[in-house]
Amino acid sequence: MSCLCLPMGLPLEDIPELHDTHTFTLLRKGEALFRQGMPFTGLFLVRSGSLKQVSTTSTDESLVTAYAMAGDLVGLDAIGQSLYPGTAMALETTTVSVLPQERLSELGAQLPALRQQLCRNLSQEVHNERLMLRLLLRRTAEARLAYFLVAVSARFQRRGYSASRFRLALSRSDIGSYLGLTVETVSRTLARFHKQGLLKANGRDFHILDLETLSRVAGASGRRGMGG
Amino acid sequence: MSCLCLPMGLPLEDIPELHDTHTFTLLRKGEALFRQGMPFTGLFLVRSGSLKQVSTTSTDESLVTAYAMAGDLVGLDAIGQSLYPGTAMALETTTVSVLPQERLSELGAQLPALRQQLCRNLSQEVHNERLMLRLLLRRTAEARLAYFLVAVSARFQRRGYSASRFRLALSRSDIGSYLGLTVETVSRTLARFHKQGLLKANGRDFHILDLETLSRVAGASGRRGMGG
DNA sequence: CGACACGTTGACCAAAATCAAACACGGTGG
DNA sequence: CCACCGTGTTTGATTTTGGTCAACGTGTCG
Repeated sequence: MSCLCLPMGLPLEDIPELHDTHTFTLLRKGEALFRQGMPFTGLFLVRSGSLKQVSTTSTDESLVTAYAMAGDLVGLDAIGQSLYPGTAMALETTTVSVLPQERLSELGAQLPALRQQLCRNLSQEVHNERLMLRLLLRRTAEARLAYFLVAVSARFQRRGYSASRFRLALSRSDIGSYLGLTVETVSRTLARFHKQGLLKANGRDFHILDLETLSRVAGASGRRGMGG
Repeated sequence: MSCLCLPMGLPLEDIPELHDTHTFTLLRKGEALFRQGMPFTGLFLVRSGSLKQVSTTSTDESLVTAYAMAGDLVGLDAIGQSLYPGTAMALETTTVSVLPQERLSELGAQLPALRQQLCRNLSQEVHNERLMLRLLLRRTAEARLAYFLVAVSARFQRRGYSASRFRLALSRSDIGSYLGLTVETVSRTLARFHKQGLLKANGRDFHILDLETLSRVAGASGRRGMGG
């Protein structure tokens, strides 16, 4: 269920570049790491802060398609077309390390394990996205938001932060865009969760009070499921 | 917009196995090519007929997560966990060629181009699924179904069949499951399209009359979009 | 023929989008 | 310091969509 995040588990610790603090790039809030349509130049590892990836469709809709926090890899979905499929924008002051394309090829040649692992991560990602989004497709707003919060909480935990208290740099409308809901619905649903004692949310600071129940809400289908 | 299909463009024509008609496997309607949870043994190329992939979630919901027709590759999403993440079931009499895992590794070692292409396809797929499903998430039932039909039509065309007349082996409830809609909504929406002169659908035979308008309906957001 | 899966249609209702308005907050400039 | 603005957030009233329940066709297979 590690769904809302970019893949992990790559043996990145073996790559010296990523630890060279000289190659860090600093982004201020609102600055773009890359823009939609730019040719693929490499992957990025988020060191601190967070980014959102926004894709604009042919019909001029902007969708938040990914949220990357410290430890996440950004740019994997650019490999396919050799173009970045969205714009990665810093949600706060953010640092990233760069893993240029040519270096990636070199490493791939040297370390078959890396190559293989990258492929696995991609395959895994295909499956996760398919299943999760198809699940969201038939979930109520309540379940979608609960699911999202539980996933984010788990992600913070895996990174060594508190699972119950965290700052989520996404705005309400970013969350709405990510989950396919309007701002108003996000706001109202959070208020409902608050009233039920499941969490406290003022602004972008979240405090999960009842992860147990929240997980249950996330799992509740609320809509008819079928196929078979 | 080549979204609802498994990736293509792999240099599969270079692989003799796939042309050896002796290795074809025949499946009758309802038979499974592989079942969810089985260890990954290889990929399959659909030769004739069609399959649906059904994934059962932890909460016992069955979701149709993919639809594969002649020419599509099946099993790509199994590489990640080395397990098939769903059950692939024949929707009609279907033949597939097998590309076993060990052979895949051999070929990958021999042909770097194949490896690279596979990786690209996977990356592409990640992006497609993300974008399409997030798009569907904020679409009305009408737009979802229109989008689906347009995509299927394009797929038939690319395979050399008519874009306007085709037989879609999925049942109404399969379509509903795939798009996150109930059977009733699928049925009603098709009826509305019929009344508007956009298509004729009796049973599983479809005749697209106005692809132009249908595409427009598919693109119409119908819901508020945001993020930026 | 009946059993059964699939498909369609109608009446009703709940969920969430829409429209609208007000509120909180941070920054800017007087 | 405060007035002012813009952005983001919340809340309320209303409407639309589509899910739910239920009944009824249609076709196929034994």
